[in-house]
Formats: sequence, C-alpha cells, structure tokens
Amino acid sequence: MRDVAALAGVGLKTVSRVANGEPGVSIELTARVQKAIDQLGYQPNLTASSLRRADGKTATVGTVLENVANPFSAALQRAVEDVAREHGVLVFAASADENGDRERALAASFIAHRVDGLIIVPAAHDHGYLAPERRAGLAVVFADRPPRFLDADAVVSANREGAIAAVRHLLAAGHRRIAYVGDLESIQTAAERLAGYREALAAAGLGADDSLVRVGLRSVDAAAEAVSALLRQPDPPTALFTAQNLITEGAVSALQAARRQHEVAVVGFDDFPMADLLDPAVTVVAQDPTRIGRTAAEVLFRRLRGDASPYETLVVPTSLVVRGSGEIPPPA
Amino acid sequence: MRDVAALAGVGLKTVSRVANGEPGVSIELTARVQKAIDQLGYQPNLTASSLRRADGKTATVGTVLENVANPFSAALQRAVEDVAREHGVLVFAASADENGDRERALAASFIAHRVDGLIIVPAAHDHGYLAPERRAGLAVVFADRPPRFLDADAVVSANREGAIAAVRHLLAAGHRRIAYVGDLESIQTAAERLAGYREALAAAGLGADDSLVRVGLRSVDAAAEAVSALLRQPDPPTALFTAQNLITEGAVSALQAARRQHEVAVVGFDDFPMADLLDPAVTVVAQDPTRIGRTAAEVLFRRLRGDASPYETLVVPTSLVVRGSGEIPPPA
DNA sequence: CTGAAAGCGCTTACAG
DNA sequence: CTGAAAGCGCTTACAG
Repeated sequence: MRDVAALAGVGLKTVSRVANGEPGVSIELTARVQKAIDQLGYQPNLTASSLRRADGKTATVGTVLENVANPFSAALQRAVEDVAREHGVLVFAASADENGDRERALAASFIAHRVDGLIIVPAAHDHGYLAPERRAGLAVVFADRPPRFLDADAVVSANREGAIAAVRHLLAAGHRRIAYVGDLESIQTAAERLAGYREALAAAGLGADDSLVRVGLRSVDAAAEAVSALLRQPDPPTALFTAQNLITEGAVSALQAARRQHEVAVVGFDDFPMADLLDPAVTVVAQDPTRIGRTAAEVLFRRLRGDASPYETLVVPTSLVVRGSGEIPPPA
Repeated sequence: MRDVAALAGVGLKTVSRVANGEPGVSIELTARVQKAIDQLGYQPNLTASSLRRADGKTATVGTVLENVANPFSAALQRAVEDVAREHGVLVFAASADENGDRERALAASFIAHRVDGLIIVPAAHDHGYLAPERRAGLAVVFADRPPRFLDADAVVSANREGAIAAVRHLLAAGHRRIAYVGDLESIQTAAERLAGYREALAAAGLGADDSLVRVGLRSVDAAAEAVSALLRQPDPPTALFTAQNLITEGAVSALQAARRQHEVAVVGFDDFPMADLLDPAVTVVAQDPTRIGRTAAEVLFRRLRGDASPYETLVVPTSLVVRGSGEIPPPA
C-alpha cells in the first residue's frame, strides 16, 4: 500500500479510500491510484486491516464438526459455507471426531486466529470454557446437539419426535417386537432417540423389553454384530429401529448376510446415499443437515450484526421417507 | 498483552517470550507472567503476530474443492485437515461447483486473508492468474486434476490406467459391446477415462462404436436416462463402464427400473458408500481421495518449508474392487 | 536475563 | 477532497 501511494504520488489514506471504495476521492486521483494498484499487482491485506479496524472483525468463522468426511457433517459444512459466502466470509472447517478435548483445542485455535464466530457440533460435555470468549465478543452457535453448561443458541433435529414417528410407523405395520439399535447413550441425540422409542412403545401399551435394546454401538461392524445376535435370540424382533446412519448400514449388512432383509422390517434414523437403490430400499426418518447448517449460520450472522435477543434453540423437523424396508409386515 | 505486562510489572517483550515459550526468562518472571496471563484470561492474537513475524506466515491454508458435500471432496478435505493439524495449521474449505470464476474468486479471497498455501481442485481452465501470487511466496498444489497454463505441483488419480483396468475386466468376462457413460469431455479427468476406454478396446482389436459412447452427463437423472436409452437401442451394450460416481448411481437406478441389473454388467469409476450392499454389489475402480488429499498436503507443506525442487505431478493408483456387477457374463 | 524503540500493513481520528 | 500522525497487537533488532 505504501508502494502504491508512492507510485501514485498520493497519501496512504487516499489509497486506503480507493481500495475500500470509500467515497470522496476525486475522479482523477482515483484513476491514478487504480493504475498504480494494477501496475504493482497490489493485493490488500485483510488480516492487517482487521487488526486496526474498529470492529476488529476478520470476516472468518470456524466450524467444529464431528467429521467432515461423513455425509451429515459435509452437508452441514456446505450449508454454512453458502450462507457465509453471502456475507463475504470465509469458513474454517475442522473435525473433532467426538473427542471433547479435540473440540476445545480446535475452538482455542480458531479463537487464536480471531474468527468472528464459531459453529460447533458438540463433542465436549461442558461448554463453559467458551463463556469468557463470548463475553469478549465471540459469537457461538451450536448445531445438531445442544451445548451443556452454557446458555447459547442451538439448532437441532427433532430427535425424539422423529424416533416416535419411526416406531409408530412400524407399529402401524403390525409389529410388536421392535428392537432399538443405537449409539452411545451419552450422546444427547442418541438419548433422545431412545427416549422417543420408549415413549412410542409405551403409548401403544407395550412394555419395555430390554432384550430388544442394544446401545453403545460405535461402528458399522459393531452394529452388524449386534443385529446378528438379535436375530439369533430365542424370541427375536420382527422389526428394527436403527438410530443412526452407520448403524443402519450395519443392520442392512447383517440382514443381507442372514438373507432375511425381506422378512425383518427396518426404519433408520438419518437418510444416507443409495438408500433408495438397496433391495429393499430403506425407509428412514430423514434429518435435514443442510437446513440445520443454514439455520445455524443465519443465527450466527444475526448475532454478529448485533442481535442481542435471548438465546434460543431452533428445532428442525425430520421427515419419514417411505421406501420399502419399513413396510414389511410381521410374520403372520 | 500490554495489560499482562502491566499486571506482571514486566516489559512487553518478556510477556511475548513467555507466551511463545522462548527460552531465556528467569523462572521467577515466567511464573509472574503466567499468573497474569491466567488472571486476565489473555489469549494471544495470531493474526497480529503473523503481521509482524519475519516469515509472515499465518498458519492457515485454503482448499478450493469441487463441493465439500460430495464424498470425494469431503474425504480429500479431511485428509488435508489431518496433515495440516500435524503442522498446527488451520484449513479454510470452499466449493467452486465446477465454476471457473468461482474458483478465481475463492482463490483471491484466500489470498486477501493471507493463507500460506492453497490446494485447488481445478474448475478454471487457465491458472495463469496464480503466477504473480506464487512469485510473492504463495504455495499452490493442485489435486485431482492438473493445472493449465501454470507449472505447478499436482496430485492426480491414474485415470487412464484405471479406465483401462475397468474395460479389461469386462473384456475378460467375455463382453464385446461395452458402453462408455461419462461426464463432460472438457473435464480433464473425464477425457482421460474416455481415452483409456478407447485404448483398452483398441488393444482388444475392437473398433470404436460411437453408438455406445454417451458423454456430457451432468446428473444422476441424466445418466439414468442415457442408460435407459442405451438399453432400448437395436444392438444394446452387454456391459457398462460408468466413468464417475453419480453416473454409476444413475446407471444402477436405470438398470433396476428395467429389472436388468442381473443381466447387464457394470464397472464404475470411483467408489461410493453402500456399493457393497446393492444387489448386485457394484464392482468399481476405486480412487483414493484420502491419499490424494494427504499427498497434496504433504507436498504443500514441503514447499512451505522451502523445498524449491522442480514441480512434479504425482499419480495415485486406482484399484479394482470386485463385488459382483462387473462379473456378470454376456448373454450366451 | 530484560526491555525500550521501531515497524508489520492497515484504519482511525483529526486537521487542513 | 486530501493526508500526516497515532495506534491495532504483536515481533524484530538492538542495547543494556
């Protein structure tokens, strides 16, 4: 910028005005400065300007995802990117892999880089660590799961309602022995889905049968094994509610291995690619990660614009996508 | 930092030394400074330090992907993130959606934010625009596709060889009428795959039959329609080489709709989730986006460390994953 | 071992 | 309309 000013024979401030499109520079000087800019290939340094700028904004935000490589996180990230682009803001992406320490480390790194805001899919179990930063002006929105020990904006799926819809769908097909196959109960969304499952069964007058509940499954293989075991037990389920993506995949794989995919009904929570091309096609309660991401980003930018209304939790509805596997009737 | 120095009763430089873990500060002063840091909740400002620092590095890099939401891009992004983390570097992610102007705009934005390096999956057809920045010290590595009109490092898949392997596999099963269903020929990787297809056929003494080549397909639906049309033509193919992810999905969907998925062989280029759970499971030539991303990032960080050896293009091999659809024999 | 002065590239708050 | 001085939060290059 100094070089541009020297070449154009003007003051530093005049170059700054031209570079930022500020009004009040004569046409003649504007042209001279522009010419010098082009000639030197000058590129403004946003990081320097944000340092001095009154609001201190860097025009960057960070997302802490579960794992960019999984479709849910990727769709959420893309939605955040699209909203950020409308605001001329760049997005850092990072994966915490369900590791609370990693989440904290990533948040700290984002803060050191002075992001304006953070969108976090919680891995940690205590978000109090963000309180001081927030007081210092950082905007934070939680996505997919609510924060703990911190009052903040959050955008989540209707987990309990979605689970209820899934189980009701199986009940309507005539099933009475419906298994729940799910992730760690310590994950808030997983707990909500299990609660929904229990609530739907209770509403139908069915007691809880713990032999039909399998939780704590952390991989496709673990889910497949759990389903295989369920199928082999004395009084097996006639239908499965699989409470998450990878678990649905494991369940389908186990049913195929046992050649029972056309006998045992399945409704999965969360949609996945190719679900409609499987045989049978898989009925799911679909979440809407794009809408979750977009909504979270919109809330974030509202806060950055100064909105100081009370924090709120927005719930994004799920939708039942009927494809075949969930409509298999129980054996006569 | 000024506040910390005041509270600890030391000079600014001493705080700087403690914050950066530089040696040569007495134990006593270190303790006093540390206490002040904790008490004030001081967080160093990386963006300010990089401004003054000798090397000017910001400890950030940017990736311009096709679209974070697709599995290939997402896996690549994740691999870049993992390598960057080892170097204490944060990663911006952005999607160009095959739009060259968007790629340029994103690169310009990253440069304004003073990233140390860029990993680009090319959408533009001329990368000369990066030459001045590179001279100014920016590191750039291209992934998945080579750059044009710019000498630079690139990491790509063995597209031609992979296509040859796919077609040879179908030839070995006895097929003679093998269709090519692919994306825009203007995409360099797509052109390579088509060339590989032609080369493999020629090597088997089979002439080119243009009625079996469908290109320019930009969506799942377009691919499905093209395959439906192929199946209806007078002398239909007995096997399909689908040259990309979404096209394979469309082809499988069209075959299922025609109930011919067990009669017409398919080998796809690029693996996809659930390929092994389809009926028949889909044989593919798998790319390795994780390795592409990791390799590109490693090259980038080598350059940032000062490696000035000649630019090179690294080729990541593909692998044939035999699952069923590619082993269907031609009708007797 | 410690710290005062200068400066990174820019914007702010003025004065002309 | 134009620009010189001060300062954002830090590191560099010194001097003690």
